[in-house]
Amino acid sequence: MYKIEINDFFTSAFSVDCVIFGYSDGEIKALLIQRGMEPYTHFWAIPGDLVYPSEDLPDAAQRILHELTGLENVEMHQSRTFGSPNRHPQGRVITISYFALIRISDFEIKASSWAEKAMWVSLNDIPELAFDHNQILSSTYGLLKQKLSNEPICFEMLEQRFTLNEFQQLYEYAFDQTLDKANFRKKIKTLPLVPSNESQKNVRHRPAKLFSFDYEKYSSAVKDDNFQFKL
Amino acid sequence: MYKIEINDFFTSAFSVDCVIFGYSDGEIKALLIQRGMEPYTHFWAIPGDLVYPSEDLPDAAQRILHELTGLENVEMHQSRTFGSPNRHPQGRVITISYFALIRISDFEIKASSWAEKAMWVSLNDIPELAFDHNQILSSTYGLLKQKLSNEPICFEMLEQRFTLNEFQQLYEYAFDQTLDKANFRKKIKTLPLVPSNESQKNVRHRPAKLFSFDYEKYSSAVKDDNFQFKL
DNA sequence: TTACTTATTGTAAAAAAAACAATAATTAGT
DNA sequence: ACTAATTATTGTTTTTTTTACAATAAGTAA
Repeated sequence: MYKIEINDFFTSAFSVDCVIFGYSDGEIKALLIQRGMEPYTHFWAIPGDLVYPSEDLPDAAQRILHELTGLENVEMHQSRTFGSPNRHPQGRVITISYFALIRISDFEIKASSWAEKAMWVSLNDIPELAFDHNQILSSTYGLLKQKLSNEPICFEMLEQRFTLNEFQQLYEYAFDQTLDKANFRKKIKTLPLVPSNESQKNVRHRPAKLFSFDYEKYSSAVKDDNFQFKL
Repeated sequence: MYKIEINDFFTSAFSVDCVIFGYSDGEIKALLIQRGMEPYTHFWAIPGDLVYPSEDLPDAAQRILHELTGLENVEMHQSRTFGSPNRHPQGRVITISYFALIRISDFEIKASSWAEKAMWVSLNDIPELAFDHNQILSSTYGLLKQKLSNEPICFEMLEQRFTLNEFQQLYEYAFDQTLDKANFRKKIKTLPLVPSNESQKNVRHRPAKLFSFDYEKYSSAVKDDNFQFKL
């Protein structure tokens, strides 16, 4: 009978996978890369890589996302951890998935390091991905939808200034239902949306006013007035 | 300049920590063990240990919980992952926390392996714990509270048959607010609670009827009727 | 049988959500 | 400058849900 020693445990690795969501053309999209490296060469995948042995997880997520896609200063939140013993062909690798929402137009993505390409892909068009990344993506999208109801994170993916219809359409897309425009507007009356003096351009009808979300006012409403976001 | 090799990554370990919640005497409690082993000898801690290199995470959670506390067949759900580089003095150890709710009276706890003691501790009386376990516990309690609102998990910690007041008191405890008894009862009218023909015993007032939660009816209501638990 | 305590049900007021309708504003084209 | 078209925006009524509070019924112990 073989007795396991303490050092036998220290033979594993872990990775982070960064699920980056964005919104454009009425669709929620995820940022994917094409792998230029074994295993799963040329497969599309969520940007992710191994974590250095002395690196903190959020730092690793930042670094890896930057190396593969050029994205910098993206604040990510932890999603779930996937640790099936055979999920990685090269050894025991547990992966911690992180996610973030960004404004697609605010960033320029640029595949680098071992990423051959980097691309926004609509959640409707996700191909077969490397490893268990399809599972990671759909699980994280579930988490995103849950957060959309309880936190004002949609404004991280909407343009900095947006029309109320764009705001509404994002929710209609995520929850796959149409909402009454008048009632939606009543519901969001309590949110700290500040109107700008600009409007939509290049539309052949009455242009909608552009709004932006006041994060400061939101934070103090949460703290002072116990305000709770709910949609 | 040192170039990192693939094998340099495979030098880490991971553990699972099992946060077990229970409810008795009107309080939510967590199952803790006293460590009989380096590091943090004699500190109280969440039951947890290193995962074997080829073991799946949920299996590891089951095994470790059983080894340390004697608890068997407890279905656990993933909570968060904690991976600060220096959280473990003996090397890089990431821990994935799992949690479960159980009926305290259904199980006999029995410290074994390197656990010196095992004990239910009210969340109000948690001492300083080993590692970052205080953080793990409070973060997981946050997750529990969130789930209490959206899933019928409270019945996993209530007695198999319970009074409606006990049910209500659990929520009052968790959310630290008193609820109107009449309105609470109206709210839960839609839940598949089945009355038993027994009542409370040994009370010197009108005894309350005992109910139990019908999981089957709940599942089919979710599937067929799109029912959603909400409290 | 009585006193006591709690379970249980009911009703009315208030608030929130849903449904629907009407008006105002702007642009593009004639 | 006018018209047609389209959408933004606001308003009103109805329905549903939530909240607050009150009344009654039921069981235990003495």
